[in-house]
Amino acid sequence: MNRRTFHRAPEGERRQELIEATLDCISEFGLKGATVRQIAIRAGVTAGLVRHYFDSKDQMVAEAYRAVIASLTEKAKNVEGDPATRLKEFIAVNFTEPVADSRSVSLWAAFISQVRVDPVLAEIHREGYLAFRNTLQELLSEFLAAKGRTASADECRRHAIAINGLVDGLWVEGCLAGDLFRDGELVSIAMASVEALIGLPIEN
Amino acid sequence: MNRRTFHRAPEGERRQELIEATLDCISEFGLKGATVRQIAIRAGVTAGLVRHYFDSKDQMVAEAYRAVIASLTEKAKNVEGDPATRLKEFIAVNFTEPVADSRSVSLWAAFISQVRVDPVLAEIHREGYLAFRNTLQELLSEFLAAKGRTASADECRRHAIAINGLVDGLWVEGCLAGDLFRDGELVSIAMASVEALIGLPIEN
DNA sequence: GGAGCTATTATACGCTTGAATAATAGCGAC
DNA sequence: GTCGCTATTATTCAAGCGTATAATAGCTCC
Repeated sequence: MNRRTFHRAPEGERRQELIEATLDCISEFGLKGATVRQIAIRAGVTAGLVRHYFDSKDQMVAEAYRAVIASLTEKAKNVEGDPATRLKEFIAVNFTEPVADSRSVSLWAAFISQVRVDPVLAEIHREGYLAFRNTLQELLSEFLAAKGRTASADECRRHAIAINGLVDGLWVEGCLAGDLFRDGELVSIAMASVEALIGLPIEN
Repeated sequence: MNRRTFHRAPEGERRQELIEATLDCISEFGLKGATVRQIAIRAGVTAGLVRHYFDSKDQMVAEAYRAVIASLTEKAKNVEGDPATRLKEFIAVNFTEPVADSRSVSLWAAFISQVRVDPVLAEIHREGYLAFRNTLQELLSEFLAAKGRTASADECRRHAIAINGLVDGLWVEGCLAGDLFRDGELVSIAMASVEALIGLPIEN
């Protein structure tokens, strides 16, 4: 009866590994296939450990969702430069890895489908969506101001909603069936569309 | 030991009921919660019957997905009138029940999340997406022609991709968090955005 | 280098799952 | 009516689920 050897992971690290393993399993096998045992295997530990770090599997999954939302929005937020560059980058980032990736959209969809079922996930979604849209709205407002075009808050809001929808939709379709599009086609369409939507070229 | 009474359903009807029950369960409890037993309860039969109509639960779920795709696209196809009216209706229909409904998007997302996992679902998705986009592209082409504007096939394709993304994205966000938008706001944004994208007003 | 703490393993439990099988009852044909 | 077909029910099964508990071994500290 040889007990397998292991090492005690440093503070917080194992938690992170478990969350990452959870996401791997969800993207590969779906929410159904992301069982405690499968997740443990992926993380290289035994199943019992999950309950040492999380109150329940559901709680772990919820935290994993937070991680997804964070990864989808953080890249977009940390863009620097003048307003035009930032707006351009904000859009482009959604069509570049790691955001533009079938794993990302698969995770996103898996959680979205649970939003109606699970109030905890619904709240996480809501926060994430609003954060994303508000960032975009602010970016847009600054861009228009820099271009010397006055735009009411409501106008910015409507533009932000439209662009957000456009980017989300193209992102989903691109990730799900990337082979239906030519290289760089989506980002090119997205950029041209945004220019059409706001009626201005996005140049530096 | 009283055996419960039942009636033998006419040709194909029971099948349809089972598929509908499957969709109900997926939208209410998620793919995980859509168990054979739960589906049977919803359909008012016992669990064993499922395997009388389908080779496996997975096969039933795949057929249910076909039904979802069909319901999402059929409303959009059967629009009549002049090109402008048809284009307008095609877009509007996505923001009107039953398409614009949290159940619809919940189902859509549940299946999307499995597209990476299950090749059968992937193929169904692909077909559905292409059918939708091609319909839109054709509609667009006719509309532009009626307006006397020449547009290359490639131009139409790019417009169709953009509009499809826009509509999809707005549809998802609207269904998931409808309370974030005012009444009729989304369809109004969608319509204005499409006009901006193609650079023409959509009027009869 | 031994003691103490706790992260980790190992095992077991009760429940649900999808599926297989056998018994039964609805219903059309005659 | 009742016979025969099969749609439907009822029951059972093995596998896998999330969770609970107890034993163990890796580290830190002295």
